[in-house]
Amino acid sequence: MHYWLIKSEPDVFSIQDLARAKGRTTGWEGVRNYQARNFLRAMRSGDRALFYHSNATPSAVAGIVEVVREAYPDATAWDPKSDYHDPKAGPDNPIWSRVDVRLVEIFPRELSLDELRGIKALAGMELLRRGSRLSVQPVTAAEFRTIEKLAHSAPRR
DNA sequence: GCCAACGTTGGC
DNA sequence: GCCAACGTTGGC
Repeated sequence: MHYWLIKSEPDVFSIQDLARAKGRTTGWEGVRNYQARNFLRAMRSGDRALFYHSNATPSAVAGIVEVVREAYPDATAWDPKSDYHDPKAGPDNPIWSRVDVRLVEIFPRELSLDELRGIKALAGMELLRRGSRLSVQPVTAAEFRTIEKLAHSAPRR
């Protein structure tokens, strides 16, 4: 079992949108970065991912999802009407992949970037690196557990 | 293969 | 809205 973090702008697709989706499941489409795509392809069914709200107020980890379908072609890439259209992609040359994820839980409280930066055990997280833009990234089991525990405990003061 | 120009991400 | 950081493109 591996752990991941996936980013979404809540204005585009939030964890609340996922809670309302059919089967609380969605195709994680629109990833257009090779490194992020390769991480998508490395995901296995049952893997868990932190759901991160980027470009939010505040940006924060909002909950947990589970991979329920491993990588398959992202058909939005060859849909000219899609925001994620890539003219180089086609059914015979998909280029981009998506996975399906199902909501596991929305945290009782969000963990803002600011709060996460204050946690020693998370000092090495990719998310907290200056200039980090990767929209799909691996997370260690220890980091994942630290965040899960933090989300279920009272805020520090 | 180098690298400048350009586009995008995402915190603030 | 600003802008730093980063990825991609394309001329050479």
